Amino acid sequence: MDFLSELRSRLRTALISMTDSPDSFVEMLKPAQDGKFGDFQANCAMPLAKLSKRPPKDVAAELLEKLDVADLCEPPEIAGPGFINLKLKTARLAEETAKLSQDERLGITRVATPRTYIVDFSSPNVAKPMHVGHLRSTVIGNALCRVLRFLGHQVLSDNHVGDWGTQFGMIIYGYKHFRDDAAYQRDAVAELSRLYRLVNQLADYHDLVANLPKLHEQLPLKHAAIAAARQAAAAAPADKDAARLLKKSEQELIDLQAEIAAAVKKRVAVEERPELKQLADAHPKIGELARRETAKLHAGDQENKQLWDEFVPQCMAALEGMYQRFGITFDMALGESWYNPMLAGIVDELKQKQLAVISDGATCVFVEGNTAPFLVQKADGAYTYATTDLATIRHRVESLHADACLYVVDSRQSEHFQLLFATAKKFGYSQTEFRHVSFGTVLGEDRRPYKTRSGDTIGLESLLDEAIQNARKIVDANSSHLSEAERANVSVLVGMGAIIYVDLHHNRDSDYVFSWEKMLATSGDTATYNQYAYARVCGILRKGEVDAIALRAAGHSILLDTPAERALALQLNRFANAVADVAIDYRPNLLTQYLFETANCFASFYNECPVLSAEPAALKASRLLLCDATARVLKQGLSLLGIGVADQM
RNA sequence: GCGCCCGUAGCUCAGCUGGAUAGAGCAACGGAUUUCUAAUCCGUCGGUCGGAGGUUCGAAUCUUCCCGGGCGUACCA
Repeated sequence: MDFLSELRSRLRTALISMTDSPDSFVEMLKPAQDGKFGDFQANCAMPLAKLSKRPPKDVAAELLEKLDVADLCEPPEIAGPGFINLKLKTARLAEETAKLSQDERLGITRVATPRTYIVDFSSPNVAKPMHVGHLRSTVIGNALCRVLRFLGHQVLSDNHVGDWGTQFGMIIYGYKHFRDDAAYQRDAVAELSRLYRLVNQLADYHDLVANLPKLHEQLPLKHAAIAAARQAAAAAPADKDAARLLKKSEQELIDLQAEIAAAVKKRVAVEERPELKQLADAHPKIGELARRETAKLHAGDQENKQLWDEFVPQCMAALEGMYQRFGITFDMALGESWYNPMLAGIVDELKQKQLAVISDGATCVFVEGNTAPFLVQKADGAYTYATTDLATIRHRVESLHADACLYVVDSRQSEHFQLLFATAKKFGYSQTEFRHVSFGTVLGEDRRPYKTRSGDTIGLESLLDEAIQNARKIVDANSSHLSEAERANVSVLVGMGAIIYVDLHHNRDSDYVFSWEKMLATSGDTATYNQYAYARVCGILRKGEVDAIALRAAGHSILLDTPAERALALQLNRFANAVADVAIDYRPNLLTQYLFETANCFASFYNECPVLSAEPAALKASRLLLCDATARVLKQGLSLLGIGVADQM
């Protein structure tokens, strides 16, 4: 039973005669933060007392008179300034745990009013190989889909792939000029990706060669600015603005020098390789020409469209392989290209409704409170992702009847989504919940964000491979009792689990530092710890030759005489609440936290409470039931995160 | 310049619709195995919650300012 929800509901009833708005007070009933305060604590007497200007303890006492929890709890206690401490009756907890152990859904009821969710996640550029930066969206989006679905909502996952952008011009240009046919035959996607990088590098090269002199010209200006600022600061030592200006000028110089250094490095990278330099010299206008290929594609050029038709399915198939490794299937993958036919109509309509205006030749929607425009059509007539995203919203609302659209996208795009949602609202889509489920950046060990185009990002494929290889070493060291095939299987589960779990266990808002050490750790708060706990439960059931179905059906009682058993039982009953919490603000880390605590409760139980040798038979049966329920909670919970388990490891 | 986000233990992070002595993991140190997997458990050490003021009975949480960092900011997506 979800005791927290039940107690809150009882509290609400008690509060009705004491306040008009019980909601916020009901929320103040929480799991106790310390075991000595009982199992739950209600903190609402103090703020209520403030409103009525009465002593908090009097309010708490009045609340207790009205609070009917006698069937659930020991007599509540008032402590400190007016905290109400609740402790469940162990007999009732045992009863509810027995019920839980027989419930197929482990106490998680389906929501009364299911909504239709569109979850937009992963969304890579099909022309480029996926890298670490794609991990979070993929993993968080998948977890949210699974959780929402399990709660009974209708969920449509959508991979909004980038299949229509400027990168295709680069690939087409590269294909026309630089392709290696043999390589293309062997592995088309790898060759396309090489071509993309090559064209990008050459275009960059010409840009920076053109730009470097300008950067150098700025150097003396920056020096002069610093000198001036230094003088001003010296003249007025107390002037904070002057000091700040000096600091800023110095920083600008450092930034400029870094920019120059980076540019020089890139230039050298091309010039020190004669074959690259030769290509660069032979294609001086490569950037512009690549853009022109994109424009031709968009304009319906036959040759380019044909190439695009040839490339995209191969790219999608390659992505598919990646998603299989994560166990992800999308309900749809409607990329940018799919919305292309609707873009002109969107812009027309925006103009008709007088939402969009022409500014500097571009068609823009201006949203109050934002200086940046929402740019739906460029001066050259091309549409932007703003336009595509509006078309996407139209489809999701009008054809898919979405109640909520979640965008699992990097927090750096928050401004875009703010504008998008505001524009959608103006457009008339005001009944739908739009939510940017944003997440922080994956940082390098130097605490600098990974730069997409710096060239040395870690490919996702190799990341997964390395995690699995590493897991294999650990499995080999620990699991001589497993067969070769079993070890291979466990290595995949452990390696993939490690990566997924590390990502999900962070609050999604935070940036986090990518480190191999953490990615591959198997102790502490990790997927492996949870998987291992699961395997240990399975070990007990296996060794005891327990038929789980029969065990559940037998109707044994649960006995909770030791602290470890009681704590585990209480924890198992919290499962429903933990899963529901994930859906409130789309935070999977709440579930990893819950699962770790559960596995931890089990490990303590495992240490202190023998199962198979327990006497009498009723105690053994009770402990077996606890084991079985724990295993199912762990397996189900991990599965909601996209992480698998093995019976033995 | 403007906007958004962040600063919590040596490290990586929870906690942030205000609530009792601020929690984990890692690292360090010390214990636990005749018993179901030690990929484990138990314990110890470790914090002016960036700084200062304000609101409050009560602030890591709300507010103002300051310091430090990240990101975004009109034709890339």
